[in-house]
Amino acid sequence: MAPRTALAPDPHGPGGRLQPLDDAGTPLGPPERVPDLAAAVAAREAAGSTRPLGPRWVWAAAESAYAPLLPRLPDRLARCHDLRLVEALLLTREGRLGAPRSLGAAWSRLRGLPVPDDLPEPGSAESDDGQDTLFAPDRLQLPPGADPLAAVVAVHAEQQRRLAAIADPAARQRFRLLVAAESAGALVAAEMAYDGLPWRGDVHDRLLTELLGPRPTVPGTQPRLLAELSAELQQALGGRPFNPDSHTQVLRAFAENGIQLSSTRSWELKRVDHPAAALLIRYKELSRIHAAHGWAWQDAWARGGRFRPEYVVGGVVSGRWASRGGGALQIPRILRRAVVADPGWLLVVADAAQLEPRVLAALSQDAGLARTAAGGDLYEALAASAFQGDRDKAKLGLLGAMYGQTSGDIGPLLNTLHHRYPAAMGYVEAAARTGEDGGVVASRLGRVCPPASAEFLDLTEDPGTAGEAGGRQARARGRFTRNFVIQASAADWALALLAALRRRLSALPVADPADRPHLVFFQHDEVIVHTPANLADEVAAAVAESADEARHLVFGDTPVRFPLTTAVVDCYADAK
DNA sequence: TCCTCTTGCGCC
DNA sequence: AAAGGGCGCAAGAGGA
Repeated sequence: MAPRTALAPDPHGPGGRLQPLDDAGTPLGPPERVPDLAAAVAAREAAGSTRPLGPRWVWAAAESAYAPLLPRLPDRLARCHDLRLVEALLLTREGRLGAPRSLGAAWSRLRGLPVPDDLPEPGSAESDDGQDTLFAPDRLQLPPGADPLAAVVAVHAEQQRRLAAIADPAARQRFRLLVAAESAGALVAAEMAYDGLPWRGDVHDRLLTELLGPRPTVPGTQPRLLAELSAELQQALGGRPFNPDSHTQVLRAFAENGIQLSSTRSWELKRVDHPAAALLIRYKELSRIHAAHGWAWQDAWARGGRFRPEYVVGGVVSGRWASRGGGALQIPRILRRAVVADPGWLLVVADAAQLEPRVLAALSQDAGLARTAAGGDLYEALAASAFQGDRDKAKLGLLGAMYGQTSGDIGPLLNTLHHRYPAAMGYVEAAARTGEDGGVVASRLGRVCPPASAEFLDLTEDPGTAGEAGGRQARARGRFTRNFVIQASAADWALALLAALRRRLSALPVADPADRPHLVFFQHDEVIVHTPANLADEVAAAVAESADEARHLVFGDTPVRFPLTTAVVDCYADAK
């Protein structure tokens, strides 16, 4: 069987075309038209059961090629090569961040034709009724008359050529791993959007009613408790009406009571000795829940027992995912109460403990820091070895070093770290210097950070006129690159974990694919698997094995461990 | 009225 | 003295 198969759905209808490829992307046979693409794909995936896996499916983008197939496939596909995501990785590596990465754009570049811009992403407002927009073939941006399958084949071959051209064999191997992991992410994202996160609307509603009062029957009016709090707040500030949602009006109201605030941020309000401050803090907390995750949010995103956000793989330059609509990666902790497994099912919630400092230890190969990262609580170990047991100081210092913090009383902590962990501190300092000088840095697997902006380079080339602003900008870029190497390498690891876990879950023996444990949530360093209760222990083991596999894949032979905190629960809120 | 920017806060 | 990285979202402010 061919190791790869190019796939292009017909613009309309259930059919499509397939073409077998070798690993370099050379066709092994003619294109084949199939009347039922899902059935044909499923048959070829199953035929691969004599081998470890089916073919690696090559397609323009999972959104257009995989998402529409999901409802019609008996089971999930094992592997893919997502041309749009890989194009983005390659372009950034080639110093062309932001260049259009659609199939049409890549194909046009290849042909020396004018390159079309990528279409703007569909707005969140339309995305619940916008299936036609979302899956429309013209999102591929192919010129009229171009053959989509031929374009997939040609762009894939070109990408494989660019991958093979990476000179250093180790770097090439790591980047290929990144390509595979990013593509696996595309599979996971499409599947999670399809399956949704279990969400109990009734629990959510009860929670909102407790916090805010009953759902207003007249749309646009404030819930009772929020309105009362607002009135109380105005009373506390002299009784003159103002809008507590208006930062300007709030500042004025406080000023009229002799309290000068530079902002209405909650940390500033906490220091204000006036009854109105506490009221405002409470009002803002509740008002935020109402506005961001209230009934309107539930109507838009969490109907029918599932929260269905849209995940954007590689949406952050560091390789972290972003989300579009519904704020999938910002679910407030208090709402985790509404995430409840289906009857007979459980949630396996696992998050990587202190991922970023461990990544720093592995990246820098700092022997001392690696020792502190070889066991359970890294900050505890760090505190014991360098901070007289003060865990808070250890944590503050290490985070400050990774973020480039200079303010506060952090100086002595940084000095201690420099003295005790010179390799680790040297690593982040070197990344910061590279950024300040206008250079680029890369993650462990080779995801490259964006180049410095043109204005920045102008400033650095002429330090005489750069002055204060230039120095400020250079330091900001230094903090960015300092953090990038860690955040992006952590994202490498998390993506490898996701790919490994997905493969392990699909290998679990189940009678019916509908009973297969599946990923329902992924947030930077945390995963949730929804699983039949009887498989929960196996899933928990699979997560742990995947974490270790990710460590090996990304960092090779390192003493650093990446332990997971895993909980098997009925409700997300009960995890840790 | 529409659009962009700012503010503030949720998550990692 | 101070300037801790990355996001998405909603509401208000203010200009076109």
